[in-house]
Amino acid sequence: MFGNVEGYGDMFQDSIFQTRSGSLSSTNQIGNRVAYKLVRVAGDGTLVPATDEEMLKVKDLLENNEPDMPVLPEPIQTEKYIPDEGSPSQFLQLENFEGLFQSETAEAYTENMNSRHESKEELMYGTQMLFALPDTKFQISNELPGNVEQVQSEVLLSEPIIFSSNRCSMNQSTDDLYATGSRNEPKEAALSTAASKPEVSRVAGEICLDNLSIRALQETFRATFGRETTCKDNRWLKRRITMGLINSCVVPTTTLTINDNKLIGGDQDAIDAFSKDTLDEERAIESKDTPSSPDCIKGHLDDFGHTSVETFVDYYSGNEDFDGEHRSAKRVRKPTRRYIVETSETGERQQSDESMIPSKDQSSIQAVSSGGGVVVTRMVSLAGSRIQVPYVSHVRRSRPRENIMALGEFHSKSWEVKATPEKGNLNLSPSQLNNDVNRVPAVNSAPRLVQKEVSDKDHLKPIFTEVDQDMMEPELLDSSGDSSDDNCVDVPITQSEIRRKLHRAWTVSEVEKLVEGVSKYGVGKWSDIKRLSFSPYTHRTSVDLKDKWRNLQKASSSNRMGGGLKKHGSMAIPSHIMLQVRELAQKQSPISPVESKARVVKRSRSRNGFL
DNA sequence: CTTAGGG
DNA sequence: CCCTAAG
Repeated sequence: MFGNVEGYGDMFQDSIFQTRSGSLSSTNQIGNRVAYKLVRVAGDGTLVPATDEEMLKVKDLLENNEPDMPVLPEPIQTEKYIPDEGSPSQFLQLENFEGLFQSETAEAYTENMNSRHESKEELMYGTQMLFALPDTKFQISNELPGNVEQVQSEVLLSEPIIFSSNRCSMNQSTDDLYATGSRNEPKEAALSTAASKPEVSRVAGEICLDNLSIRALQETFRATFGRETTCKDNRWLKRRITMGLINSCVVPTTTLTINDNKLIGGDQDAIDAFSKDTLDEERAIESKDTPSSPDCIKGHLDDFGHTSVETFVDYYSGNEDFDGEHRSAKRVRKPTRRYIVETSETGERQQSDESMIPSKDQSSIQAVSSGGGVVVTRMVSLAGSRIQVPYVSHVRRSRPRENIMALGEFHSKSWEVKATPEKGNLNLSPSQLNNDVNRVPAVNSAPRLVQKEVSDKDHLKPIFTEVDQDMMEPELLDSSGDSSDDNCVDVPITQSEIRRKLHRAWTVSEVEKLVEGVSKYGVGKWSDIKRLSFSPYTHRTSVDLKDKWRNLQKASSSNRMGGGLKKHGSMAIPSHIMLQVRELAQKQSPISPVESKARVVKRSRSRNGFL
């Protein structure tokens, strides 16, 4: 392990940061483990490094002390980066910090990852929180005996955590840390994007990157980050992948720190320098054409032509000393599909967990309490991490559909549950996802349903033709208050709605019609019933009829014996209908009577020699 | 495509 | 409602 570390350390022996780190280490107030980076969230969700002016504004804001600043200052939206939940692997790392922390922060990190947010939530206001993790496995507990005490006494909640050590491995690491703070040398800086939730898959399974070929590594990279890489540097790839998997990387160290919502240790120069760093770094990413590991670094523009944070991470982390080989990198969880269950009018939703494959602009909506108010944010995946950005809808929504309630409910109740942007969803274009409350028919995200609807009701056409056929039947109007919905695709379609047909409660008259149809055409003649009795009801398929009939039967039978086991949500079905149902059901499927009768007949026949 | 039945 | 297997 150390062999590796030292090997990486050698990489930096010649770097200009060596000197820098030397000078820095004299201060002992360096090597901050937590740094903050201010960025602005562009309209499309990309992160733009703050300009000098913005930095100034934020600084002012912070100095004016707005602890509960619920809404972010206008031109400057900030992004907060929250360290990932304590996944085992990460936890391991964090354990190494124990003893260095003696603050809420430390506790939050090492004991209860979940409390982290609250503990230092204020720190995140107006700043982008960057979380630094050691890029190597520091053996602090064993190797940093002397400094711990001192450090502890100095470290306060939000103050930088100090690392100082004479140990070789430690020095290298801190060197790297310092180096990341130096400007004009993007290769040494790293951003940490971390998620607010643990990525489940990390718990189980490990990837042994050692044995992977370059190609395999590239493939893994693609699987991890959702895009290709041309990098041939297997070391870079390994580290990058591992980092992506555990959401850890090192952070540029700057003199900008925040304590109790105030900037400390950061005079204007520092702030300016910081922002300058940021800009320089980004510029470097965009334009620098250096050799070494550059080809995998440069030019990772997102689909909007912006350099995304992911790019930052890619770039910087590529040069971080990162003992990926020994870190148990956990597998990326295979994309899972979200399965929405909507129940009757409430539009209640549930969802399974989501894909961890971080396609670039996966996003989902989430309500987040920020100080006083609740701010709607959406999740954006970056480099295997999840961050929240204020949600701004760029699309003008047309008339809300009934499912809008579901969305509201979602906001209010799914704090933890994240909306899941589709299965793997690598095939979704960012634009689609960005307008996550989109009206896009989502052609490739829900093949089955779309296909079905198209064939069923020719849904795509009615976009242009107004509601037509559906209108004749009066019942239809009241049965589906928004029947036009059915034909009007030009209505906001949330991800969930794409997958699942809108639930439409059966009306009494519908049921009556169904019963009538069954009695007329017989049970099982669903297509006939559909065609002859339900022609106006474009939204009831023969399968629906069948299902409903099944339910009716169930209800009628259980009604008889079980007593009043009626569903609360659904309207009570008139008993005379139930009676009809029962009769019809008995008539068409006289299981016990007919069967027994048939047997009797058989027997008698055989007895009579007919067989 | 239609049915039937499980999910 | 969704999904599939069978005719």
